[in-house]
Amino acid sequence: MPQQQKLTLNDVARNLGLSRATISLVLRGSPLVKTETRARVEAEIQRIGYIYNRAAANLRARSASSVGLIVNDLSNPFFAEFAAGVDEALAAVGFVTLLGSTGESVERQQAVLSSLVEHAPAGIILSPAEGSQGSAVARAAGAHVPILVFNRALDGDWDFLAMDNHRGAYLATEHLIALGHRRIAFFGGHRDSSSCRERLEGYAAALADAGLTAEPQWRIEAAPTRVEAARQAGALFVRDPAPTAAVCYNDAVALGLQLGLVARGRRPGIDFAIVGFDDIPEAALSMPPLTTIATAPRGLGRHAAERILARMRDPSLEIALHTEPVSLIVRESTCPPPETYGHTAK
Amino acid sequence: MPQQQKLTLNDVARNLGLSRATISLVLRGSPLVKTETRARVEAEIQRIGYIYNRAAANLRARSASSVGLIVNDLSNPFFAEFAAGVDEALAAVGFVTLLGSTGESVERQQAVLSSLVEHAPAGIILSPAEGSQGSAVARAAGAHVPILVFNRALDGDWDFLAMDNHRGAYLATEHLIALGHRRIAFFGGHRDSSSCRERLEGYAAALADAGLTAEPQWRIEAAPTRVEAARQAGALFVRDPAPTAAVCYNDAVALGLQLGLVARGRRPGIDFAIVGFDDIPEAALSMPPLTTIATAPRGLGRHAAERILARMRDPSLEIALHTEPVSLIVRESTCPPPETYGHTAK
DNA sequence: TTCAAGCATTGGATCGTTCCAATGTTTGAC
DNA sequence: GTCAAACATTGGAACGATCCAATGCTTGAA
Repeated sequence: MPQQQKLTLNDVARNLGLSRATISLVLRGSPLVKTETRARVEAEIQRIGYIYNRAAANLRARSASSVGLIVNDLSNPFFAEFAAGVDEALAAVGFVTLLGSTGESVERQQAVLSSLVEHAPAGIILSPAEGSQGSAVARAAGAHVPILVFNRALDGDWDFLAMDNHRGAYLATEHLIALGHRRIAFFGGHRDSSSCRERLEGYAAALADAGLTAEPQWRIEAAPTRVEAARQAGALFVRDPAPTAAVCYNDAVALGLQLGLVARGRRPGIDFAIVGFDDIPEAALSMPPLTTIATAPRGLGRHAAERILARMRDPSLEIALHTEPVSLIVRESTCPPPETYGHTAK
Repeated sequence: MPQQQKLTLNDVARNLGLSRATISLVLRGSPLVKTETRARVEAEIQRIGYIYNRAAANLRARSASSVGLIVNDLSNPFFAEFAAGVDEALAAVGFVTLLGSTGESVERQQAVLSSLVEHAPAGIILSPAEGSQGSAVARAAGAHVPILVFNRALDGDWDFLAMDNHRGAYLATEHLIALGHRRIAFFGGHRDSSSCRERLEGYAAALADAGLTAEPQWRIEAAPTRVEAARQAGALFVRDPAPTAAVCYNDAVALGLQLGLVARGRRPGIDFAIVGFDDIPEAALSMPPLTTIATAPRGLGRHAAERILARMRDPSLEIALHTEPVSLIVRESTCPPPETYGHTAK
C-alpha cells in the first residue's frame, strides 16, 4: 500500500459531502447529529483509517488531554508503582501520562519541568528532588498549570499528597509495645529526609503515649540500603540496655538489619523484633517474613491523578493537604521480647 | 498576582514592536536574527514569563516532540528500568515520553495504542501483550507512526529490539560446564513465553556444543515467581541421575530455588550450582550472592529511544532486528560439582 | 397558509505557531 | 555611484481541529 497523505477531518467530510463541523460533532459524540449520519461518518472513518489529531483539537478548544508526572527515579519500586497508579487512573478517562524523571537533581528537575510545561498538560504531579525551591518550581512551571506535590514537602502553597508517615511509624511502634517491648530502637534513614523525620516523630509519639522514653542511643542512622543497614546492625547493641525491637525506616533497611542480625548470631522474629515500612514484594518472602507498614503506592498514584483531574474541572478548588492511610501488616518478624522483666503480659 | 491571560508569541512581538515571525526565529535558534534582537527578545520572554506552545508548533511544522512507550507493567523492575532508560535518552534531546501500560491485556493495549496515536508521537515503543496480533496493532496505530517492538516478538514486519536471550543462556550453561558440571537442569518459566523458549534453546545449544545431552527430566517448568520456584525445587531430584546445577529462567526463579534447596537441606553454591538471569538488585544480596546474566535494561531503553529517533530523522531506514548484548556476572551461587566422576578438571 | 420551535447542518473565524515569498537595509566590489 | 549579494525582518496563509452564529429543513399547531 502506498504511503498516503495524512488524513484529516476534511477528507472524511469531502468523501461524504458533509461539512467539517458535522464530522467534528460526531467525533465528540454530540447528540445533535442524526443517528444515520453518525453511522455513515463512523463507517467512513474506519474505512479510510482516519486518526484524530488531539493536539489540533486541544489548541482550538484550549483544553488538555495529558498530565505530567515527574518522579525522582522510576527504578525505585515505590515510584514505579505510583506511576502505574497514576497512569491507570488517567488512562481510564482518556488522558495520557507525560513522564519525566529527575534522578534527584534539582537542575534536571527544572529542565524537565520546562519541557513538560510546553506540552500544555492539564496539570503536573511532582515528587520534588531533594533540595528543591518552591519559587524555582513556580517559575519553571508558569502560572497556568496546576501542580500537585507528592511524597516530599515543598515550600510554598501547593496541593500536597503524601502517605501518613507519622501514623505508620506510630502503628509499628504501638504494635511492638503491645507485644511487650519496652526498649525499642528506630533504625535507618537520615535526618535530612523529610519522610524519615516524620516517621521518627510517629515513633516518638507512640512511645510517649505509652509512657516510655526514647533513649538517644536507640536511634541508629544508616543510608536506606540493605548493605548499609546490615553493616550498622551491631550499633544497636554497643550500649546497655540494648533494645529488644526496632522500627525500621523502610523495608530495605529492615531486610538489611535481618541479615546483619543473622550474621551476629541473633534470630530475627525470635530474639529480636523488626518492623519495616513500605511492604515491598520481598517483605513477604524474607526469612522470616517481615511485619511492615503497607503504603499502597498504586492507590496513592490513582489519588494523585484524580486530584489533578478534579482541579482541572474546577480550578477554584482549595489547596489541600491529603495524607494516604497506611496499615500494619503483621508477619513473623515481630515477637514478644525474650524476657519480660516481671511485666504482666495479658 | 492576577490570573492573567495565557501569553503567546504575539504578546512578545507586540511588546517589542517586532513581528511574530522574528520571535519564532529566535525561539528556534535561527542564525538569521541579529544578536542584539535575539537578546532583546529573550529578555522580554523572561520578563513576562512566556511559555512556548509546542503543540501549536508541531501542528504547523508537522513535527513531533514525543515518543510513546507502552509496557506491560511498570511495577516489573525490568520494565521500570527500561522506561527509565527510554526517558533518559528522550529527555536528552528534548522529547517527552508518553506512557501507557497494558497489564498484559490485548484489549487494553489496543485502547492505549489508539489513545497514544492521537497525540501524534514521533514513534511508539511497544512491548506487546502476550497474544497480540500484528495486524491489530497495525490497524490501531495507523500507517504513519513508526513502531519499535521490544522484548517480545510480534508477527509482521517491525523494528525489533530484544536482549540476547539465546546467548545469555548459552553463557550461563557454558560457565557451569567449565566448572565441571555435566548434568545441568533448566529451571522455571513456561513454554508459551517466547523469552523462555529462546533461553531454553541457548541452554540446549551450549550443552550440544559440549557434547552433552539435555535429559527431558532436567527441564522443570514453574511460574516465574519466587514462591512457585521454591515449591518446585524438589522436582529436580525425583529421578536419577539428578542434576548438579541449574540454569534458571530468571533471577526471581533462581532466588526461589535457593530458598527451596535450603528448605531441603541443600546448600546452594556448595552442593548445587545456580545461575539466574536479569541481574536484579537482590541478586547481589541473596545468600549466597547469585551468579547471573546481566541484561542492562536501562541501556536497552536508551537504545530503543535512539532507534525511534533515528527512524524519525530518516523514515527510509531498513527494518532492523537488534539484540542487546548480555554478560555473565559470576558470584558465589556457582561452584564445581560435589564429585567429579573421574573428570579431569584442569 | 403562516409561523414558531426544534432539529440537523454549515461556513467562516480562530487557537498559537511555522512556512514562504517578498521586502527593506547593509555591505562591499567595481 | 551603481548593483548584486548577503543580511534581517515581515505579513499573510496554513496546520487540523473547534466555536459560534446563521441557515435550511421538518414538523405540527393555530
